[in-house]
Amino acid sequence: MKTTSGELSERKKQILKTVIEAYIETGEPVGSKYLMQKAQFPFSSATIRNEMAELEELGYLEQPHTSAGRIPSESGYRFYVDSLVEHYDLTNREIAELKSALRSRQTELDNILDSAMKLASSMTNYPALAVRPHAAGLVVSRFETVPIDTFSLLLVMVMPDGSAKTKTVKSPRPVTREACTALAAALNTCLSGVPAAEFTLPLMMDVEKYLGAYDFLANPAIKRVYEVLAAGDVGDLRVEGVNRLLSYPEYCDFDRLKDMLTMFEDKQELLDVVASGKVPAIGDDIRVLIGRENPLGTMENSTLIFKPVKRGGHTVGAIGIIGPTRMDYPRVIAMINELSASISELMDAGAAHLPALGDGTDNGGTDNG
Amino acid sequence: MKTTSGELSERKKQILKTVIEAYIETGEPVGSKYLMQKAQFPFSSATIRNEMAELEELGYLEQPHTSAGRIPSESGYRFYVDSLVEHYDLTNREIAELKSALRSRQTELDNILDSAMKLASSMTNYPALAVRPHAAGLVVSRFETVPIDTFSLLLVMVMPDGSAKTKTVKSPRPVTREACTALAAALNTCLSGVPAAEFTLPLMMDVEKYLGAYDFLANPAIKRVYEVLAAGDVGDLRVEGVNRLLSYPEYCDFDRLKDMLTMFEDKQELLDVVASGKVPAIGDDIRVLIGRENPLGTMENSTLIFKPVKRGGHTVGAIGIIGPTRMDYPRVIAMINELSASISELMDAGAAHLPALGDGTDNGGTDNG
DNA sequence: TTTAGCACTCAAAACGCACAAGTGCTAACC
DNA sequence: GGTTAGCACTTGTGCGTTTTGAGTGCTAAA
Repeated sequence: MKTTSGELSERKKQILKTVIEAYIETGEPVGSKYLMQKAQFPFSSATIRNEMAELEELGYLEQPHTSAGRIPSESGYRFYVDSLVEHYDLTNREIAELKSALRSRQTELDNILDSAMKLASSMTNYPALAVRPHAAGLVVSRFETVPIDTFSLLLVMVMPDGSAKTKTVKSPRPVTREACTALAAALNTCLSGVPAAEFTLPLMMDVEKYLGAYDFLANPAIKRVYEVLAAGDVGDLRVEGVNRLLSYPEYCDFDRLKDMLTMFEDKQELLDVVASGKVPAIGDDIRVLIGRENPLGTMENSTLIFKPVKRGGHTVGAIGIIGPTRMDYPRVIAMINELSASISELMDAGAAHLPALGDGTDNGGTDNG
Repeated sequence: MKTTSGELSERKKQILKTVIEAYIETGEPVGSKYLMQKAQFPFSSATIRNEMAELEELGYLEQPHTSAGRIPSESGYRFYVDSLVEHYDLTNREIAELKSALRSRQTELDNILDSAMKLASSMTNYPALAVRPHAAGLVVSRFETVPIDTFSLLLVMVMPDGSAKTKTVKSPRPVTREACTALAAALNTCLSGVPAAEFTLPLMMDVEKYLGAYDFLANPAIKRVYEVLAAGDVGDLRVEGVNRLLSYPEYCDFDRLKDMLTMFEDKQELLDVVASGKVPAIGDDIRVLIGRENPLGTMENSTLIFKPVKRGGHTVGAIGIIGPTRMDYPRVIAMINELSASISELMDAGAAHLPALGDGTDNGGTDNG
């Protein structure tokens, strides 16, 4: 934070920081006069002009056209985020608001992520996203069955993290309680701990053999299990607050807006970026992708900030913010940080810590596939 | 379809229809000359002008400004949709595409609706929406419990329609298999068939009493049940293809676009409109809301077309299309109709009818809350 | 090294103007 | 009566010109 990083004089840093923050605030190119007057620099505009010309040569600033002020380049933002940005402290009110909004009746990961996303969007006024990647190699640690009616039963799959997923299995023949029990036993014996990739024909036959007289259940049941495990590769991404983009002049251009909306529609691409794990983190596990640092071409002039959400040390999702490159970095970073932490805390600690919820109603399990 | 409805002469109807269809196609106000030349009307432009002036007086057409052609008014579209629109037959290729896209590995209502929505959006090039209303008065018809670990169990709630929802219940004390069984019995005795509104204190006490030594499970379990039933009021709505709005010049206005995006964000409002059941249907259960017929103010210049999706005679959701008032009504209506029918068919018939899926893997159950 | 001054550049706004499309109306026509 | 031709009128659109103003780079002086 305080290195002499890259031989930039203290004054240049000051000017760069001020230009960036002014531009973030106003969205207008900032000129030498502005810096002198509004930012109270104890130099003449000419001196500042000289400094800015040098900052431009270094690649930190650019000029939209000859007779305009300077705006930060992507490297400028990068330098700012890495070395110049100051820690932003959320106010107590903000933290309180945030926590109380999250706590209200939220018990499932899906719901928490969803509220967190909405909260993030409304508190920053940028679109927010919530990601639930499903790691490949998902396995079921235990199977249970529940009879539903003559021709169907509910297959309960308990995952290693204690969450559960369910699917209805329809049987071609009437299912008895014994059949149900047998199915559970068979699946537990043959398929627990087995990832989707290892579902081979011999395995199926094992299950059928194990089921004996109830082998007619094998095929439908296994297919359902496979669905759950294979669906894991897809993951889920939701976006909230796209309309907020329109508050920013940089998106008041139909091409750019279309690019953005299209990107939001194609969730898979975004998901890949967030879930790939290839983005280097700055402090606190926060990831910042500025402009074309983002592999998605459409992100020029936009920044994506996100942070993984952990549960018991294991990544279970992520929340993030998308906005113009001139985004309020300190605040957004602080917000995402706090949200992610609150979510983890909420899930790890369980409802026991939340007096309003009473005892023991916590749940980390997610029931939807 | 063939009445003299409202004393409109056959020629006026013809002109109105042609104006509307031309406007739908081009998006430009249509003038008398255009009708004479392109639409081959056997009258002079002056005659057509006279007719159009009268149609304007009747409220079916309007003029953006004095020296422009005519565009249809909302009543114009309404009249068109009610009396003038011709049945559109999807091509066999379209139907085939549609069915095959829906069938592929789709077994859950959520997934089917989702695919249908995406399909609808891409085939019509308008944004599409999928709705899953949850009727108030939801009840659980049967409870089952599955132990998960020492301090938690999975509560399975089988709904009257055969679907199931699950929640994890955390217990303050260790739960045995007997405790689980007792809980299921207690809930089945006291809470099956009881809607959320009737969850009163005496009822809770009944459950506790019934549970005897296991009464510590009552509170956490009941809360989870309540969550499921009460969440029912909210429902779920998803939108796909918003970016397609940008293909239409009527949305190339930031205010309008912002209105639209904002409306899409506030899903509750939209949900109310679609789920209220107050929209009168035209043939085939299709609902059409033109412009300000829609209670949401933001829908000026936009039309919402949707159709409930039924399962065994019972409405379980809806799919729809939103677009400019000048939308390709015949095609959209045909598409929504076919989609809705295909979904119902798929769900009612079950996977048995789908050779590709093999036997008995169908499920209408939905496992997410 | 800093500053004042000045000429220069360039985007955006303001203006004026011609053009084209389409109308309403009147008068003639069948 | 219904239909048509002709003409004056209205009005949005496109286009080139001008004006304005912010901001720069450079030079010369402090």
